[in-house]
Amino acid sequence: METLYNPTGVEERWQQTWEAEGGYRADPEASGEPFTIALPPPNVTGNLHMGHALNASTQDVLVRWHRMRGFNVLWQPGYDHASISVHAVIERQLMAEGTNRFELGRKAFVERTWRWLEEYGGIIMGQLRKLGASLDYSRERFTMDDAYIRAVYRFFVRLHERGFVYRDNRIVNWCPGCHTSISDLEVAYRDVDDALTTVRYPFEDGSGSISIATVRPPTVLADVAVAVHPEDERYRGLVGKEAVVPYVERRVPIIADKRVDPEFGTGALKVTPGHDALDFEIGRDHGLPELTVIGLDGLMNEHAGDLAGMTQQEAEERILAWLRERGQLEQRESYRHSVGHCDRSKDRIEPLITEQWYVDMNELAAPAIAAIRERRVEFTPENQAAVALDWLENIRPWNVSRQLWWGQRIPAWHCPDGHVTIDETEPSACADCGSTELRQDEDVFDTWFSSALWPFATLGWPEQTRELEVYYPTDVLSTARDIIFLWVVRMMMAGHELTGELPFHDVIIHSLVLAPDGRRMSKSLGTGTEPDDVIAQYGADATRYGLLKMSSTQDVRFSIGFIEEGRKLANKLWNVSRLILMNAGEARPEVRPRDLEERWILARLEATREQLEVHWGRFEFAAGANALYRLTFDDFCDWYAEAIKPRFQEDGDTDVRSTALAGLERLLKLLHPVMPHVTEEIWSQLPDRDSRLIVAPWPEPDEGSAADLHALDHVQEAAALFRRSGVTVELDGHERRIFDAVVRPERVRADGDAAVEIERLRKEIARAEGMLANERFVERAPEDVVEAEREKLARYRRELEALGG
RNA sequence: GGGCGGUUAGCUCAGUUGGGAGAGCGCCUGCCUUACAAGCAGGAGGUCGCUGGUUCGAGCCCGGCACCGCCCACCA
Repeated sequence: METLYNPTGVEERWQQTWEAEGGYRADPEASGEPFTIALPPPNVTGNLHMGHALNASTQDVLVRWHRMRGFNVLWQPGYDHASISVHAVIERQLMAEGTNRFELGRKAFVERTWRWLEEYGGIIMGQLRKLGASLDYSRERFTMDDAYIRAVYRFFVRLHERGFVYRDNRIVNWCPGCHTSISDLEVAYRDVDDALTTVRYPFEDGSGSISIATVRPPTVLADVAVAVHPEDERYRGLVGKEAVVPYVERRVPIIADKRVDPEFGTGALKVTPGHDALDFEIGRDHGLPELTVIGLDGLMNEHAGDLAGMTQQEAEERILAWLRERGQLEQRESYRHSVGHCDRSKDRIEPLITEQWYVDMNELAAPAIAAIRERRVEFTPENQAAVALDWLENIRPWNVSRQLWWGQRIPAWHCPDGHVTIDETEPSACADCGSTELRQDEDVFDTWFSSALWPFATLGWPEQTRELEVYYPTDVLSTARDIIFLWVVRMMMAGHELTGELPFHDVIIHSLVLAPDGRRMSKSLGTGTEPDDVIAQYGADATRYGLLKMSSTQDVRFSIGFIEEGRKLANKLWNVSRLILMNAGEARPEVRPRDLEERWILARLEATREQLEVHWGRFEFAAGANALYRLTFDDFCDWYAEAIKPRFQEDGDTDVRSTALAGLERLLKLLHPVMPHVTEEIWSQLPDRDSRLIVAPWPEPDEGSAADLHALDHVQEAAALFRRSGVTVELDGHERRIFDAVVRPERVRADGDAAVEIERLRKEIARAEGMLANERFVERAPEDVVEAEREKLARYRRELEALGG
């Protein structure tokens, strides 16, 4: 007999029904207190990975729970244009075709990108639908929508008006592969095996030489100084002298700077402001020139003399040969060190000096710092707040320009005289000189510049829309730890600056889903598990449940066991509903408890409802899911359903049927935020259904039944004792009936060992007596703890007596 | 170099003001029980990383150590 719950088809049917019937739609004119979550916009090119699925599952619990509680809910979907990621994709294609974006040209490149996205992009919303995520898909937004770009421009102009925007030639992380600068946060450091070369720099006056270690001999050509630590005894007296840079034979000063680490290499540093971030800082502070010998393409440039045009590798060989010939190559040893790589293309970062747009962040950071300190924005887990604060308190200028074509082009126009006009729309003439020969800046914004506006730009800002009025500020932001700096705090800063309000109250930092072997889930490592595959095999409900169970810790290894647990739960629920529905007859859902077991299950449902209010409210998703599992299995199925089953044989007992239907109804409601599909499917089979579970009201508090819990807990313990020892405990009439119904003594082993139980009870009694005899315990422990201990002691004694011990 | 987190059953993980060590999976035993064998009933399995301390009492609080992971940082 096929009696397993099969989610295939069922889930898709409900997803379509809910969306078609408007169950996901947000209406700003609807009643109820607003509850808003902006989904972190996934990359438009991306595929749903396990982290997305986990994050969507937790958010959907909150969203569905609030919807049932009568809130006016908006869960806002959309995509991020992911400037640099998209470039990587399109440029790979072009490379395969034997061309590149520069040959193609900007206009054609952007057009091609749009076409490609129309065909292959934007698949994640479909994947989220399959997960049952109740986003308002009719409100999908894209950071490249015209309206959104207007918001981005408004942001930039506003920052300009506030005097925070400036251009500067600074050293940046240049990715030769992507041909753009990238931010410090997009640089990933990895250990690389290099060679450490010690080079002798002769003094200009012929009085000797100083040796310097470097991993990049080609940058010698751009050296402008030699630096030593001011307190380094070895080099005392050298400061002020001049050294001769090898190969180019340039005279450079020897300077003192305390940023030089005397422990490293020889303790002397070649200062190369054009090709090293630290050297750049030292160079600026000492007023040194900034030479570059490596171009944006990674090759030796025109300043490299006879090495111009060579790869760095070739240049290095030539320089080493030169040094060897003159005896200035002192040592060469293998050396492992950490080197920055582009997060996207994996190319080795080339520190280069280029002109970029910067935003000074100091004034923007202050309100965000205050908000976190004053807990107007709360992080879960709490300790992440300190991480965000630390970054904000040490905030640095934001390089917002990228030398890419896919993105919001910076709204700055240059005239031939070098003036720059910044405006939200293309100006007709230069604001400084009136020239009409204007050329728009070539750069686009950093992807995160537009993402920073997500919670309000999606609602229509800068227009004062009804949506903005009703749904903003949003309530919860749930995301991964790795974009706290890139995104979360920037939304706080942008939101406060532009709207005068913080964009959300709660920030949930969810756990990172690792592969089963503890490594990061990654397609390239072959360690990935696709949510699509899991959903196809186990169903969306089971997947959601499993992910919620995995959401409790900081990092968690993906474990299919949790998903299987979810499948078990869905199946159990399906089967117990069959039991009740098969026996329902003409009964209608109504609470008409006649026996204690019925009052007890109602009490358990109520107790779990209370628990869920706490768990969901505190974002304790794993605990909430677990409470539902216990409720369904232990309480509803193993106890309640088994207890009432015999009464289904009594034809005249409609009360038990009505109450069972009412209990099931309530159980479905509690489970719906976690397992929407199976619960809606069962709900639709209940008699007299005229509305969907998705919009059914969350159960009201039920004060009457809580008192019944206590008596039945006693029955449970009695039954457990009976199972262990085969010995019964004295019960009153009601308790006796439940006990008989549930324990079914005929199937319990009759040879229980009472001696073992007596032994256990004696130990417990001794322990409890010891505690209660301790004056300090009685005085200092909380009263309810002491009282609980007294009750336990009394119960143990009763049980021992019953056993004849 | 700075910061954060982790170490509990064979595996993946819970353990909320310090007070009888838990779940799921796996394993063992017995059951095709008229909702469910993706099930039911029972069972075995843990010096809670190590080590000092505080306490009447420590998985939980404090110190030290070991190993693992993550984040930040200008190591040439």
